[in-house]
Amino acid sequence: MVTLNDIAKMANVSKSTVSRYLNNGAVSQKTREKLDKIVQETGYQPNLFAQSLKAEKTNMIGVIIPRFNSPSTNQVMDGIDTVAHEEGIQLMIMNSNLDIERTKKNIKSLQRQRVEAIILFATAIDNELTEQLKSSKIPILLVGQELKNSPFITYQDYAAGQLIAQHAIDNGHRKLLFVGVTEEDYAVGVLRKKGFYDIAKENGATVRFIETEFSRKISYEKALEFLPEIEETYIAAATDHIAVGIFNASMELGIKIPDDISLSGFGGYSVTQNVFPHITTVSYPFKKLGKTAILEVQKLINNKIKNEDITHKLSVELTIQGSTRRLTK
Amino acid sequence: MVTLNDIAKMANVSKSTVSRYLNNGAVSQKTREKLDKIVQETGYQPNLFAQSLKAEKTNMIGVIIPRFNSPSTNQVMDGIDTVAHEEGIQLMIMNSNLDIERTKKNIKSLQRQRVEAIILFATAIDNELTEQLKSSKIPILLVGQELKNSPFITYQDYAAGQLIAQHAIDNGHRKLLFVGVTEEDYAVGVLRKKGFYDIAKENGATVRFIETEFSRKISYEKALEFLPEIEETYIAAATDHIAVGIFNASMELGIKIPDDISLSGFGGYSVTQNVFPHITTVSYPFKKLGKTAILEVQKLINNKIKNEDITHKLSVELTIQGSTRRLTK
DNA sequence: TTATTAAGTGGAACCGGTTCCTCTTTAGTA
DNA sequence: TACTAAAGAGGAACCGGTTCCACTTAATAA
Repeated sequence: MVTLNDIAKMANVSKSTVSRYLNNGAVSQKTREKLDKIVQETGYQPNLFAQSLKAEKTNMIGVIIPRFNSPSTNQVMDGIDTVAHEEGIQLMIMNSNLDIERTKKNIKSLQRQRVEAIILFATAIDNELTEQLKSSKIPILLVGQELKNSPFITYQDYAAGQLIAQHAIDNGHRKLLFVGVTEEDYAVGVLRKKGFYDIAKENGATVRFIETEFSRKISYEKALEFLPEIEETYIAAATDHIAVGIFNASMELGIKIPDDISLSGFGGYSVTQNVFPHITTVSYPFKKLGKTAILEVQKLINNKIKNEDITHKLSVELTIQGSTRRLTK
Repeated sequence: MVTLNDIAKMANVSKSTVSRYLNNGAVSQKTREKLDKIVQETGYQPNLFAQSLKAEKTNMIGVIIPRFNSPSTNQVMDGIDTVAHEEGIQLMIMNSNLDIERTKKNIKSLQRQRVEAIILFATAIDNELTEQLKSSKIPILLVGQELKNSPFITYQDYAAGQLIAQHAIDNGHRKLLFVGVTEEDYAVGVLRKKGFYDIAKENGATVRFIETEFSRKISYEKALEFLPEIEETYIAAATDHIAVGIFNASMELGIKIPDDISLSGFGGYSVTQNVFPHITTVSYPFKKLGKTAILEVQKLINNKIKNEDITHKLSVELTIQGSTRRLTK
């Protein structure tokens, strides 16, 4: 690989002249032309490591994603990337694969790479990870989950749960089934459920809970079990993928949606548009979250704002589609 | 940020001793204990840039993806990441956003970062990019497209087109519509179409072509236009997303699939499972492609294999589902 | 013509590590 | 006890850039 030193020797000038040529530009016409030619011919590219080492600045932001094939994450990434590209920031993307130990390793690895901040899509959070977040010298912004004393940006998951419950109530449903996930995931497993439950109870509805997993396939299999004996008239699935799994199972069992049962999800993934009827859901501002995250993280980097001041909860919106209907006694 | 030098001063030893402590280990028990404590307390992490600069090795592979929200790309990424994680390779992921100029910049940027190889998901390829690929000092492996004299890994797109056409023919269809994309995309726009066309012609079928875009929404709108006047009995969409767009439009127009028209896609995305009936498609081995790509690229890095020897075309498989049916006169 | 200033250039130090070489100290062997 | 070998530690060079400083040369003003 050709280096700045090589260029200098070829041109019979000093390193500093070449460096100046590449940057500021206090270089004579003659020297400039000579260097133009050599750089062109050799295809010289400055070593970013050497530059960053000296500059003590990398202009990189690390992003830890939970997995590659999550549609919501990818939309958030789209938002992050849009801003990063505009601002000339380099992203260092790592995959935790939903593994908390791998998440911890990723954080260390990003610190070694001297990224200026980390945007972390966390799912589960344990004590060790909390400790790692607190003691980090570089800002770590949590996304999609909230954590006390840490900067975070998430969605109004509690309100989302309320919205769906209110929708069910408004349509006359009083026997409700909530198909959720583990409480280890605070946003999805706890908040959505709690918002839903609170509104349901206020209105005197009964709520039954079933726990499943995020996977559409597993939810589908689970639904094949519980659907035949269902007594409720409304199913609130904790995510759109779970909703689609349940939808598929009901198609298979000959249960008509929304005639026999109303069904809704959370998220607003495009998949809710691909089934017929489309699935009622709560639309989440994924891309906006991504944009907000990277803008806020820049404030943290520049010390313009304190950690504790970043606690955004982005608002969500009910999207009523054909999978839910008014209960006609 | 605490450096090796800081540690050395705190411990009253030289840099080299600290370095040895961190690596080989020819260090006395006493010194070791002293350093253990200091490193622990300071949370010291070696600067990866400084290490790489000296080592002249980064252990990084660059990946240029076309966009973040492409399901097929994400599955390939999953494959790449799986192997990368096993082998302790760091991925540097960049997004070209389907922009050829941005692709070129990404390549330069990765070269400056001294990645050891690049895996490039290219869509369109122009002369300048071809030139950039040829003159690159580090290996660049093309994925999903083929290019003469460059290493590439792709799918058997021509065979995929043949498979679908044969399926249509076997089911008695003789009036076929192929809904494709621009020929700038060689794999999707040319090969699939050509494979389809060749088999159709061999069997005396008529083929009409319509060009659309990759987007489901645009395909949906286009389908709203052409579906009402359609005379063909079989529609082959060039991707599953396009197929879903057409499917949505036909639902809207009251056209029954497969009763009125048979419809198929290419890809094998999960979305084909979410509509009813499921959509017949050709399943592509996305994850396998990713794994193969990173394994092959390592061979290139180690000079174990020449550029020209990497020309894999992974085999594909017909997945017959409910959206296509035998034509009963 | 002489003094002043600006432009152009080279030398050296530095960023944070690794590694080779040399020197000292300690342990082991005869 | 004297000699040799191995272990432990420090110094310095190096990786590939950037930047400060000092010096030379040419251009401008007095």
